[in-house]
Amino acid sequence: MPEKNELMEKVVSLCKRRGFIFPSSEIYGGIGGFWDYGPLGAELKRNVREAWWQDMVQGHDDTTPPPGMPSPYAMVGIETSIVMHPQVWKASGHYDLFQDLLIDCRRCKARFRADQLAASQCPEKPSKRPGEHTTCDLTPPREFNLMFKTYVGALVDPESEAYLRPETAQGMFVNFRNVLATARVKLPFGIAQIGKSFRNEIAPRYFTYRSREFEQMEIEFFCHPEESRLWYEYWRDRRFRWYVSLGLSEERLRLREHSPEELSHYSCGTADVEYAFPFLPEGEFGELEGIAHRGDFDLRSHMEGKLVRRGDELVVETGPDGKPRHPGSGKDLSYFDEETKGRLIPHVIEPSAGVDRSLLAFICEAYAEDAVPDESGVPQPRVVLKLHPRLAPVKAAVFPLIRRDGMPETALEIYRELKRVWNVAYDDRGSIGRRYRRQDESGTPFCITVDGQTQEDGTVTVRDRDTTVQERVPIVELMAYLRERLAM
RNA sequence: GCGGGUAUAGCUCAAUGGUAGAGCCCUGGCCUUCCAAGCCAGAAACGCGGGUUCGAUUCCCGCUACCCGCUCCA
Repeated sequence: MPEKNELMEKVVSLCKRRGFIFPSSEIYGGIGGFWDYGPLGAELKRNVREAWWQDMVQGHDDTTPPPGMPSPYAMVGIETSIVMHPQVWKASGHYDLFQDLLIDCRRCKARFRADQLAASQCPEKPSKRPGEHTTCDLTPPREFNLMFKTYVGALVDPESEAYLRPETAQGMFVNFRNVLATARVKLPFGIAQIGKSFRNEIAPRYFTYRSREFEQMEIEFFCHPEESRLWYEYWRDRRFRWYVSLGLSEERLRLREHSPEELSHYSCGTADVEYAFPFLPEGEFGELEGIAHRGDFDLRSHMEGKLVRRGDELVVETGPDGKPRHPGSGKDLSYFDEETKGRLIPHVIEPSAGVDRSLLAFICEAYAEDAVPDESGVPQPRVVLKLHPRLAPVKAAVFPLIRRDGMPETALEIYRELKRVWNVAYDDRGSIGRRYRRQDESGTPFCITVDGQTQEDGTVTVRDRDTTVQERVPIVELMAYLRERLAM
């Protein structure tokens, strides 16, 4: 296998060459932090999303919990708008955190909030404030706005300002009552969503890893406060195993609990699922998903208004007039518990995963270089994407060994039959060896070849991507053969 | 956002102050009975904008993108 740095270059090159990922707007020079998915990338990405939706939502059995699940629960999916009422982001706390005026020191590289400059220290001379030490070289206050701003309606004025969502999560919180009222769910239950989010990252970096437009797969799981710790641990462990089940090796994966200092002001427990991406220094990991215990922070925020921590409590932040600085909806988002006949504000466990980051990890993990013996038995190098069959963009390719003697006709019949169920490819160009290699680079798990024997006994060869081993399979059994091995 | 580097074909690279070559890939044809075969033909590039110059892909400046450090990451 190639060395780490080299590996990433090869992965990026393969992504471009085979049509997985392109720079956005490339013919105009590209635009930083945005990427396009090509024909194979779009299929791969759909498969990542669908694997998640299948495993977390559609395939969830709310009547019989498997071992390890604290209790049965319901799971429903929603899809909410990217542009939401601006008050959502004020109550959630995003607005204030994103609107900072910041001052940088060109010398010591420190960064200060403009409104807190008087309370800050110069890192090189802690007895003085930034700018007071002789070597300080401060920039003017500059506005950092990490949320994309837009205008609703054609009229451009401050009244019509809105934002592209920086996370999908708020869509679930603001629809908590709607789901409760319509989906016949009771605690505990989860709301799931997959969708695009946008953050004006200061430094997009590492290929698609830190993009300004990205896609999230998020669950907001609502439960009784006294059960929330149990559910937090359940989701943390389950989400880790999900990545393993789709092929990420446990050696490159890590489940990391945040230290108390690292926790957000509202969180009483957060763990990240992290992957040792090849572009990171040895020993460092990058986040794929965060599983956060958010307590009742979100529902309370949307009831009462933006919350801040005071001691051990979260209280509504007030303005100079004593009223909430950023009021909530004022709607009652509490839950009526039929058993205790009392109302409570559910706690929330939030497994929040990145589609693009997972996809990148799956590709990095799958990239392999090995050797396959040629017709003389001499090992020849090959590049192969050993993607999990559920993720592979193309599930199988069908070839006629040669372009005559009825082989193309038979191969096309098989191709059309399989095409009704899976994304399959047909290829009759070039030597058979080259066609196998092409599919290897695309990550296609199986290649089906019609040869001279097919006419005699109705069998074809099926070649396994990872082992290159072939076996003869009757055409009539192909569908069942693939169904079993594609695990779908 | 700061500092450094890079930018030539889809990919990997080369050459050049007088408008660019190769390998792989790709397309068409011939040939081909299982792991990158061969032959013929073909398509395809100097990131963008200025400046210097008779002439710039080449030298200079700016921009953009990517890479490497730092910073940031609700």
